[in-house]
Amino acid sequence: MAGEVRQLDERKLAVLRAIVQDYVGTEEPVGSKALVERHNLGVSPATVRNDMAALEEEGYIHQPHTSAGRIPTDKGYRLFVDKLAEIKPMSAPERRAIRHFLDGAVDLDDVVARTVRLLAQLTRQVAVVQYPSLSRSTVRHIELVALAPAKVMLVLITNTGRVEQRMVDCPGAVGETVLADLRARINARAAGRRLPEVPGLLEELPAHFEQADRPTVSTVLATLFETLAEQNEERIMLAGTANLTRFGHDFPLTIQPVLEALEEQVVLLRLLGETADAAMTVRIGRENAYEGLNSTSIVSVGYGSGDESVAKLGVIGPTRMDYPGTMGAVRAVARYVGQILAES
Amino acid sequence: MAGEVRQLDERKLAVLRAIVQDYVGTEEPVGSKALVERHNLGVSPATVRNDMAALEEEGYIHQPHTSAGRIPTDKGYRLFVDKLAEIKPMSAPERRAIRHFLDGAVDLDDVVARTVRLLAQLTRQVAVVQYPSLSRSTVRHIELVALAPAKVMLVLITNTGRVEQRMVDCPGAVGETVLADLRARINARAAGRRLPEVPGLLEELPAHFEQADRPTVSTVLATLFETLAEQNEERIMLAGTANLTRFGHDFPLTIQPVLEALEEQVVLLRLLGETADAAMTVRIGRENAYEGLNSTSIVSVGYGSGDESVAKLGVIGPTRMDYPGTMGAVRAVARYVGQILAES
DNA sequence: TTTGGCACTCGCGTGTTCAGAGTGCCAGGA
DNA sequence: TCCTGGCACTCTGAACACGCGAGTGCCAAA
Repeated sequence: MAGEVRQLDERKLAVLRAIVQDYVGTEEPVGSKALVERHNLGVSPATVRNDMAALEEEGYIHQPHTSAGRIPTDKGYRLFVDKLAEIKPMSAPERRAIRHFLDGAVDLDDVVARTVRLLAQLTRQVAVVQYPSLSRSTVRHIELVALAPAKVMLVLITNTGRVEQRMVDCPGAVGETVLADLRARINARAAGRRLPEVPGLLEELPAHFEQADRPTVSTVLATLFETLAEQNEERIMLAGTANLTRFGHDFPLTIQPVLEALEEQVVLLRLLGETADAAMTVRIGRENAYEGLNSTSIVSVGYGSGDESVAKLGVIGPTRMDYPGTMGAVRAVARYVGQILAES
Repeated sequence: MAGEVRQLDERKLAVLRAIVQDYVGTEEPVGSKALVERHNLGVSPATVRNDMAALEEEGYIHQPHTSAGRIPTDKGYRLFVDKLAEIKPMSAPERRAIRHFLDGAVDLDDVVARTVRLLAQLTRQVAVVQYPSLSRSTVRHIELVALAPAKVMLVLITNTGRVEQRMVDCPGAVGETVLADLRARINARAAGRRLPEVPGLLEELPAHFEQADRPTVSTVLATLFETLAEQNEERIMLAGTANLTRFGHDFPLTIQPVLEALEEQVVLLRLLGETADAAMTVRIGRENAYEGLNSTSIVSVGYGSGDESVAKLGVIGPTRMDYPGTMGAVRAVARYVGQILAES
């Protein structure tokens, strides 16, 4: 009557929290007696049992079989993450260690590689880091190099340090002066702009050239636009697969589909893509679209060189994971990577 | 007396061959009776038992426990690979499929990615492909781009399609004419040469420039030499980790160290490094230096764009693997990759 | 040298038992 | 109305016994 229907009272929530914490720690179904012993709930096991029955009724926990303890369901973890847990901040020494480890990086590849390893180590789970995406980056410089009379190399450098190169086969020989002119015009217009904006800014470029050179100019521009648009080519780096061995008891069954999913960059990219940009996203068990990852949870967040995110990173582990700790680590690492990128 | 001591007669070898084949197929210790049933050895089980006893005496096979069948030892597999097995050539349709699959590649990354996936699929094991190493490649082109008054980007393109770029912070502003001159001189001397030769060819370059420009020239050259020498930065691509789940029964114990090893690029690079250049190398179980891979075998071979190898590729699987088939696949894939690289 | 026969060993699957953990329910008490 | 102690019940997992069958080693005969 008063308040919401199906409202769980304080103590029941405390019981759920305790169950999650214990189960994550021990990996074993937790019973009423053990619960009151470890957490001082101030009530007797019998009372806890009643609460547990209610929680089970609501679908937050369940028993693997009669006369076993309870384990949280996906829905239980969800409630835990949303209402019962606080992100656990990293300790000062941990933060220093992160900082120090990432500071040693020399180029973008190295930043990503270090980040992913660090994250895997901190969380003792599988870490995933997406390379800064092209579409959010801005152009630092575009270079054209004549390699052969009718062959031009196109190099695109972004503010995130990413470098893309493409070969362009031109319809005819390309004069050095034309190339220099084209290079200058492109950079004058494109430098500092977001990648997706660039095609619009360069559209009218061919008109500035002699009739004879226009085919070449158009070909080069076409390749450039292609490169700019090529979001598919987004790369991902993985680490910590060995941590999968700590997954569970029913081993090969659980781990195989996970390993398969991890090999499919497409799957991983889609997973990360579902992350909200700024806020941390937690997808628990079956909330996850991909079937093979039904018994895993994914904690992910965007990171960026400035205020806004240019890519995502995250951690994949068993649903039974230490959410507060994992979320803390993910958040901290994302922040520091952002700083590093902004500095470089 | 006649012939070598410890010489095994023909039939014993046939028995060993049969044991290896059966065990690889069934994953179960193979007994004398099953053996004569499946292979028509033309002798009775009792005879086979005698031979088995002899083989065990010599250390080629062993029993997990009394009253179980025999399984080959590392030494047994070694003999099998060296004397008893022939590399199984790929069938014509398989060869066509390989060809077709690799032909679709658009750049070096793509070639390597396709190769590694293909190899994993063909052998149903973990595949490893090393990127063409810099030291064996030749220079196709070296480009210098002024990004800022005192900031130059250096791009190195090799004949294997690999592209390396570095930023160079120069001691002072760099004139465009100086840069063009330097670019021309570098390419005139270095194009087509092996990477390790290049430093020798460019040593006297600073002498051709004005006194004022020499620090800049030297700085650029220093970075170039560094890039040329940076063999450490050799990269590797992996695929097929999910195939590890078919490893064995004592699962987590075996798989964990393997996953750990696979995460260490250094370990993998060293493993591949031990491969003889041209010939196919097979390292079986404990022959392997790295402890975590003691229960795995590695089949590897060099591949190259011309006659000589520029990098290695291979397959990692349980010692109990189909050696003839695996070796056939590895050889075929290496050949076709070589062709693709030569064409591009 | 091969072969059939035979006794022996040992792992594995099955069945049974038993203790312990955990539950649900009920009746009494605050 | 809610909490609590008590009690009967359920079920798992470990321990143990047992028998089957696969496989072996050895020996004597061909």
